[in-house]
Amino acid sequence: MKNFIEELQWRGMLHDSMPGTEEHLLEEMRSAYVGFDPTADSLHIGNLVPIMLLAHYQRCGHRPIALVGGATGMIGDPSGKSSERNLLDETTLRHNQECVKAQLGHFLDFSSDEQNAAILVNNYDWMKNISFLEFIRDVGKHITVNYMMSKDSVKNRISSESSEGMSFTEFTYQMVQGYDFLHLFQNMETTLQMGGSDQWGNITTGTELIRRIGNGKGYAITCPLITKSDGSKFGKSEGGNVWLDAKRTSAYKFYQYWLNTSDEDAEKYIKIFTFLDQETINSLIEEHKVAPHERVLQKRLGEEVTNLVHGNEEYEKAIAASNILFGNSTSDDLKSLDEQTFLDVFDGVPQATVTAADIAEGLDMIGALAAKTNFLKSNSDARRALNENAVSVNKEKVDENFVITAKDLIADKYVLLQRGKKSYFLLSVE
RNA sequence: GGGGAGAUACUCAAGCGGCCAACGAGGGCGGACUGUAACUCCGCUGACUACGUCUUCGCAGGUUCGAAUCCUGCUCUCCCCA
Repeated sequence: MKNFIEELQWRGMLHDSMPGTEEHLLEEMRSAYVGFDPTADSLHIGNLVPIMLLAHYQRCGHRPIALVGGATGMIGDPSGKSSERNLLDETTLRHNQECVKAQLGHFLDFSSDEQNAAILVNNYDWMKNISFLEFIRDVGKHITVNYMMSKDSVKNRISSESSEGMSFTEFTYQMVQGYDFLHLFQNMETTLQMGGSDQWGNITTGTELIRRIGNGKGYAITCPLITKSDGSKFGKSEGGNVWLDAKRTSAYKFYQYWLNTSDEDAEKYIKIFTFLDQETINSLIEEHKVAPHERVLQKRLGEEVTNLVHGNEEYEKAIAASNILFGNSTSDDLKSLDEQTFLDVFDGVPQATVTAADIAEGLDMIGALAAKTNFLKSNSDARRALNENAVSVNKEKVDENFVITAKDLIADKYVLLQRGKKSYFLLSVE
């Protein structure tokens, strides 16, 4: 049995644990669970930390259980929230659960014959049949309101004067989540719950229930909330959340997110989000310090995580796309791409169409940037960009007098426009 | 209820009869540099049929050759006294 706690410690993934947890885990194979909120039909990289907790857990020889919060998702966790949550209906939740399940399969081994194969459960399955009366009689009786009120998640909501208060529903959340732990303890020998450090309060309600009702002992491990060194929120890019689903965040953008992490964060993240061992990571860090501009850390981090989430084929494509967009690729390189690759690379770039006649006549730059396409918000904006020497056609800088004609078409129907280095626009001809 | 201050572009904030599409700062965007970074430097940042024209300074009227600037009314915000 590999020492899970030690593993978490050097990776910087241990925030807090209940006394005795380490010994408990070293004795024999144990089952632990982490809950996931099915609030969307995809997980995002913020969920990656608890996922990695489970994945490392399984690699240490223990049995990970992923709990999809169908029931708890209907209530809404008040932790860290300043206002009442919106509730989702059952159909949406069911759909989301299916999607989340598929994504977790990339990280956890659900199908092996080993004793520690991962298991997926949905708390809706056991919560749905419990009546309100049963619950308050059999479970509620054992926990005092005083105890519940002492939790930070509750205190913060009822004490802050600006808030609208807290509904009974949300107040009950910790009981429902705590009951999950009790249920898993009694039915699946689950003795450990893990989660982000904001979940500590909810988890201890669970261990309390296990002590009082289950006559047993439950353990808890929390991991730190992931931060970014510049203070912005982890897992957000300009486009919003960075999702694990390629339909929401393309593999290319996903890779780019990791590649763009700061040096300081990359050191932290590579420990958390990859399975690389300590020795490998240390030598990578050393290598990075010698030549920071090579960004070996960021590249390796991006490689590992993208491979894990999207697979090797998608990773290779992301690299290819990155080279075209940021490497020294020329107009000729662009024109040599076949249509499918070209579209893959520029997936998600704003597009507009112009007619073949426009091209035949020769399309002026104002028309291409604004008048006919609305890529930029006004003709003035387009003129400004041209004056700033910011506009490129097929990666070559052009001025206001440039006219797009048939010779500029890629794959006979596309023209790649750029304003500055980072904003691309794709013009296609019909 | 009484008294006072104010509302200006994405934000903060000057301007107080013509020289105002409106100082300055922040932000945003672009250029040089660079590691697809940080720092630094430079430029741009109302629109258009663009060396000119048009619409903007809480809203609606008015005075004037001419108003963001003066007058009247309205709406909203803040402060002080009761």
